[in-house]
Amino acid sequence: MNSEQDFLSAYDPRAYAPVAVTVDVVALTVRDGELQVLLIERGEHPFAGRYALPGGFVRDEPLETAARRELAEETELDRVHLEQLGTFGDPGRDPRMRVVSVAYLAFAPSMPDPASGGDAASAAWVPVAQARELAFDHDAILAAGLERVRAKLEYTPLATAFVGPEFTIAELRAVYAAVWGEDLHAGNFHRKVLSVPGFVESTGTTTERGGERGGPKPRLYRAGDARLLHPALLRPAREADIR
Amino acid sequence: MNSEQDFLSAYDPRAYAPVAVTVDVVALTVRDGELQVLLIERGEHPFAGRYALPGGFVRDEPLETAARRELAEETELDRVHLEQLGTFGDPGRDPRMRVVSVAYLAFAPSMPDPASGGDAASAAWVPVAQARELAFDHDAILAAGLERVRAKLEYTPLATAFVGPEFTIAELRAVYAAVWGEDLHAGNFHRKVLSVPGFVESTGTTTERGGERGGPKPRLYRAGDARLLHPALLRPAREADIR
DNA sequence: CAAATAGTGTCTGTAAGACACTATGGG
DNA sequence: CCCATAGTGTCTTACAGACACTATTTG
Repeated sequence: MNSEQDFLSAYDPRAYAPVAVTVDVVALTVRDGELQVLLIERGEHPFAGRYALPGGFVRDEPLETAARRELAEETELDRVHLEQLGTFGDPGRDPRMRVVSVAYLAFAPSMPDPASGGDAASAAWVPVAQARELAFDHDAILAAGLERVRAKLEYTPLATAFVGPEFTIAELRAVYAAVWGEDLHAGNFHRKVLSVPGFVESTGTTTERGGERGGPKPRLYRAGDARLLHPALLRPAREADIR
Repeated sequence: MNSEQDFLSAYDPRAYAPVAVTVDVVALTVRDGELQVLLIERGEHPFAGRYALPGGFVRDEPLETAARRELAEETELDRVHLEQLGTFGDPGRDPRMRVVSVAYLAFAPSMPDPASGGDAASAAWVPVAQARELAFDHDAILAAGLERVRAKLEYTPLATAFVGPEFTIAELRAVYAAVWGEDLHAGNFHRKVLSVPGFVESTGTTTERGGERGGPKPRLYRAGDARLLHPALLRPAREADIR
């Protein structure tokens, strides 16, 4: 077996330039009808006082484990859906040294505010519309996450990751409306969701009470076993997206 | 400004464990009606004699630049479509040390065989069906690339990256057939492609000759300005993919 | 001429969206 | 009683796929 030294020198000595590998997490939730992202206020330079995505160094562990660990450090989020988003490694994205960051995307049901104490003193859920001028290149990472989640709602049952284990069709519709930023026709949405095989399955029960402003008690559903929605729930095409 | 030392020690000393960052490239093309991938035969341990994806260390450059450089080292491929595929960094994926590899996906028109000489002595286009038991975790990386390209043909004009600057509808159909592994109905495909706004635009010309076994001279088209296909060219849903 | 392909016409089933309507329950 | 909401019915339009057919070119 070759030594590390042999390995590196056999290829390219410049590979010795130190590179740090980190994970950053774009954790999204829908609260108060808004899409929100989990941010940390930085206490130290660089970018002191600015908001940033939660993240940190990768240890001797798989990348996804590192992302899950960083997320757990800031919230009680557990068993959330987590997927790799992309890797950001431009030289200069961190002014101190070369840092290659693997970004992960997390989806969580509405949660209470992060415990304001301990490590996570400065963690907060922030509406994505207000999450601007983040530290490092986190604006770009967040933008990539938003693009991804908007697209995935179309052809996967991902929206169910934003609601509790039992939910109403209206709650599901609120997720779509918040993520896509546009209202959906209630009646057509209802029929569409129920017509896609495996998207949701009925629990046979209803909520205890109707809506706050009246109306019948809606039925409750669970996530079904579909991994892909077929046919998909396509949002209306915008000319600007296509060209 | 903090020193590098401060930066690292302020977070986690274990981050000092050396990590190498590499890029690997899944370069795909359609030749002889088959989807093929560019592979390198390894001369050294580990995995000596096995095929591997082309790749190498990231220098002081953006990640995509590194991928483009590695690709250029093995072929004359230039100006090809390149996109990030995913990052693979499980401990143990390289037996020598921790290596985090950012995988890129490249699409190229049919090309002559890689120059058999110089650095690229052992580079070859291999039909994806025969690309098995690759070095490291490259089977998984290739599988991710295939999944991605199959999906992207549906809703993007990516197929035009596999053909020359001018092409016939039949050539485009051959790309879909090779990537999806199933034949498409010629008549319906023809009408569908022409009906999607911005997918292809007519050159007003035809080929010099008809097909080898007869038939009219087909018209030639260029790639249009669409970034997304709307409506998409969906392949028939398979139950196994959905559940 | 025979065979294969390019390109078009037509029909059918499915799905999306617009609109309308009934029933239910909270304030 | 008023009103918002849950859920369903219906109609129109768009599109995918099956099938048929004509025109064109090569061997």
